[in-house]
Amino acid sequence: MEQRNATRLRVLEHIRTKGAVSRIDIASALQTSPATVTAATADLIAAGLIKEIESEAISAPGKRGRPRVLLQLDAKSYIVAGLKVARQGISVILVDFEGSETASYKHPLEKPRMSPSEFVASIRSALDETCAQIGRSAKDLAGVSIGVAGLVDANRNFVYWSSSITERNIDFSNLLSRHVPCPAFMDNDANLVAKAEQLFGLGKGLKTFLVVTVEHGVGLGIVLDGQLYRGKRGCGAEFGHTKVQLDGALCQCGQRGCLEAYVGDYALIREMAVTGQINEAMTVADIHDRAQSGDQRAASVLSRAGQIFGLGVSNLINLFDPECIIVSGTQKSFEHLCTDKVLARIRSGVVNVDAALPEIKVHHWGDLMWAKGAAAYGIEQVSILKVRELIANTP
Amino acid sequence: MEQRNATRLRVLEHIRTKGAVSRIDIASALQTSPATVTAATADLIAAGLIKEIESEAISAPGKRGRPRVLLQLDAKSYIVAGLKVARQGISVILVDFEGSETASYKHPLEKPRMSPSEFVASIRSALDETCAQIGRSAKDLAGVSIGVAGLVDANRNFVYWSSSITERNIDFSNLLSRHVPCPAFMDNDANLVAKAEQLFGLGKGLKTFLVVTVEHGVGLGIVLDGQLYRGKRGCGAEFGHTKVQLDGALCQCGQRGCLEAYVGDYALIREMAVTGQINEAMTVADIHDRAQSGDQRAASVLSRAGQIFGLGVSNLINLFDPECIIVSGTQKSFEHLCTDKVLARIRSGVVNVDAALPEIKVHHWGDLMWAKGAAAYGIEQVSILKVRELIANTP
DNA sequence: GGATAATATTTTACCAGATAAAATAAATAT
DNA sequence: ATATTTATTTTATCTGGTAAAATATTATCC
Repeated sequence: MEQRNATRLRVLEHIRTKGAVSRIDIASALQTSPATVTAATADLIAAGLIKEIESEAISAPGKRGRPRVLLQLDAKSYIVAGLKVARQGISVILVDFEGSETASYKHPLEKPRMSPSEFVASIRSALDETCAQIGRSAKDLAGVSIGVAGLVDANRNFVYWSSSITERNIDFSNLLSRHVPCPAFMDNDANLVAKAEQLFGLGKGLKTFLVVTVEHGVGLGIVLDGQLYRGKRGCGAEFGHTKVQLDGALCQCGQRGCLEAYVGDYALIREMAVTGQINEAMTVADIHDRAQSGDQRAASVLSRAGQIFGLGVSNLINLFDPECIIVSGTQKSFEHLCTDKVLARIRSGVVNVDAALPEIKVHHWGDLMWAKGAAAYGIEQVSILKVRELIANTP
Repeated sequence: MEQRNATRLRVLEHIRTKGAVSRIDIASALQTSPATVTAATADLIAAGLIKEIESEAISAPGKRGRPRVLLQLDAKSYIVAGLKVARQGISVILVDFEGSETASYKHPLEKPRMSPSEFVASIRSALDETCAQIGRSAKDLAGVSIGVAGLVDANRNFVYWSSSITERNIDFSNLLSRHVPCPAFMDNDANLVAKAEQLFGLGKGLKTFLVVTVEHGVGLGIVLDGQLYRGKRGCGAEFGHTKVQLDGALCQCGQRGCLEAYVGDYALIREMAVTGQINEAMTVADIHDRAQSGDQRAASVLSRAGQIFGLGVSNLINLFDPECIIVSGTQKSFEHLCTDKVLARIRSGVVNVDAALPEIKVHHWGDLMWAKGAAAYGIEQVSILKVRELIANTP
């Protein structure tokens, strides 16, 4: 049964990445027989996960034979919520099964750090508020996925530590099942963005790639052979806290020399503060503006961040040798990390092989990147759930 | 058939890690049925890979029931050669199927860098020489495995670059099959040591661990979920060339700031040279001696290497979150990398989680570490080959 | 010392899941 | 209308694993 499950999911996954594809093409792409695909797609249709495209006669002009029937995700079948908890508030997005947004909402938070029960209560009310927008209730959701900054063991909804939560080592399974009326999943926010790149973004169809997220901190999601790699204790991929300098700059985490302490938003603002030219709420966008209008010090702050970032990325390539590295961020605020000089730094740090460097792709998401990431993970988890149910009910 | 293959190999692998184990125990350990184990072990016995232990009645005293029959590797069934090509010469070891040494030999090399055909010819004569010691010929070997320093794509015996070879990007498949009269495999030397740790060493039974090799350079083998991770192009795990300092010390590879340029043998000797107190052929052991007899400068050279090494290891833990890190070397010449201060540095660089730090194990091998590593890989590849043959011949 | 119980392994009958081959469906070309 | 081509479904098998029954081998109990 586990085997069958996996086959169904593989077919579903392939339909998702291809968008619309015929049974024959699935069979040849997955190196399996048409009979198996017929069986699998029949099940997936029964579960409401996919559907046949109505518009008949897609037969290529001048091509004989029975035309292929295209299959695609059944977008309207399920609604999934993605949440990202940040200090300013909770971003929520509702998406259909294809990942298209149907509603979004920003829930304010009184305090950036909450107890576990406050945390779950906030999630619940953010969820209710958003569902109300489309005249639905949280009960109607097929799943909810929650992204938090910090160290999370996603397999057991266990949070070692998060900047949003006052207590350490909390198992959220019970709290969530009590207070959220649908299946709920948690993970580290960078992992979720990696999931989004894999399902909908620049990682579509790739097997082995890394997603680096840049914003306040620097995060990493590792996808190896199509799977998110999480490490033994569920707390790997802490790229932002790899050390780039012995006893270097002080980081938020309390340690010294972390990459994040040179590249994260707060690090840049801290540097600008040293120059004395800082006002209350300076942002990285402001630093960009200054640099562009000729401020040498601002330019130098950005440039050094880029060099350190490039060093870090070259280390990732040296260790993982991935197909591709995707740099993802919400705004245009990380342009300084994608310059030719940064690329040169990366190149000069990667061990020299006569094979092309892994492609480095840049993805500028909008504000909802993190929430969309959570939604992507939610869609994947719901798929797994539905397939499991389906087979459990097949006698 | 592929599935059956995998089952056979899983059983064989379990027998190897346990040493001697009964069918029942295999079944429960691998979560499979006794019937399957009976079938698998029958096949493995037919292939000469395992055998039943003769000594009957191992029944525990006072325990009723039919006693278990223990199974173990059939040590005498196959001979495998492991080779390590270094600048001083080629180390060869012949092992039985359990990995026990039956002969070893050090083949001198006139020149440290050879053309591909010279390279293969040297391997052949080193092999012949060693086999002669036990009155055998290279034809009698079940497989030969060759380790080289450099960038190797093991899946296709392709060497991007190696310090032992004058040309780049050589596909050795044809050369090897023409000049070596038995199946031959190549890989990066650090990967091979990781294989040895997995099959015979401190990684026995572990799923996810890293092996750091220290000697002239610094190497890394990555084992994830029981498999060697090699990256997309087959050239990942270049730990020695991850950068620990922006525009830092010059490395053999021509780049700056590589970890190896602070930790490798040549880096220490270079540092000592700066102090002016160097003779022709100083070794790391000499530096240790001096440090122990109170030479502050020698102590400081070793201490800095340790700190940089610790920084690198903490980065590995932050990225991979493995079960365990094994530091492997040939001599006692890396004691300075295993001190309490180094451990403290590692600890101070790993992101703080309330879960135990991955265990850090130190493995002092003898001189033949690299060759034994190659042999381990050879044994694994021969196992795969034999199982494949077996099933191909089962009608 | 034979009956009984306990435990390991093998055998047998069967099940699950994938597939080859045949059948069917749906189009174009003649 | 008929033949041809291609896609999908159905059916009969094949593969690999497993539950249950059978068998093997021991200890323990009268």
